[in-house]
Amino acid sequence: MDAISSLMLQQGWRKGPWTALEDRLLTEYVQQHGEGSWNSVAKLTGLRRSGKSCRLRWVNYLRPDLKRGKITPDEETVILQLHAMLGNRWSAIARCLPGRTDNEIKNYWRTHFKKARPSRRARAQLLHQYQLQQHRQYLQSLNLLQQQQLQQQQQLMLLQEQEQGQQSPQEEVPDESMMAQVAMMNDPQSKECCCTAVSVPDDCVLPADDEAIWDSLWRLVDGDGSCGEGSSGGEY
DNA sequence: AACACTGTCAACCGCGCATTG
DNA sequence: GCAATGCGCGGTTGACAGTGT
Repeated sequence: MDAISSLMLQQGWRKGPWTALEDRLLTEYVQQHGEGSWNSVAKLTGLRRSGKSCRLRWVNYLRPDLKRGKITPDEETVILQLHAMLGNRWSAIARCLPGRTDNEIKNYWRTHFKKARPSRRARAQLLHQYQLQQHRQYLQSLNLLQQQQLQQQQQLMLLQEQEQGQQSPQEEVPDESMMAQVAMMNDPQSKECCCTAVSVPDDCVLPADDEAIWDSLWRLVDGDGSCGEGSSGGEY
């Protein structure tokens, strides 16, 4: 217990849950004097609570404009977006959500998004799942690309047949986006990026200093909603 | 039924900034 | 310029309810 706390107890400051009577006294005080001057609440009302405690109680519980009840999906979206932009600046986030308090948003975030980081083994398995998913997506896009190329070849052959006998058959102009796709697929580095994942065994273990990598990955995996902590990196 | 575990939320704590004398 | 004071903020704790075993 620190010096201030022991002094408070010596002076008879109350701590812990607020009673209905205390709430009424505080509410009446704010109605008469407005918010602020929290340290004079005790003198003027007889409440044996510190100014800090009074302010907290008013801001987080007694304020008439507070919105009670569950956070709505819309509010959750706003919280996620703002947290991605602002980080743990709960008061700033709360200002964008009328009727919600920083404490409420902070609690909500911790409860719903900041899940405990899984064990190293679990993390390695999640990583493997993610990499497999990436590989699947790569194979799908490769398959699609091959189909598209086949169709183009068929169309080209058809055109050539039709134009047979004419002086100069038109030269095919490849689609730019397809060229880009082909370039990407043919790029050894990009292939490497997707394919190396396959060889990761189920029980693989991450290296000891993977924190930064994991934080980035965690955000990516978070995208499918299956797991994750949102975008608050480096807090563990 | 009893116990352990987990989620939720009100409240407290410590720190830093702004204001005041 | 500086110390004292008030206030706001983010992090943490602890009580309680709900759920699982």
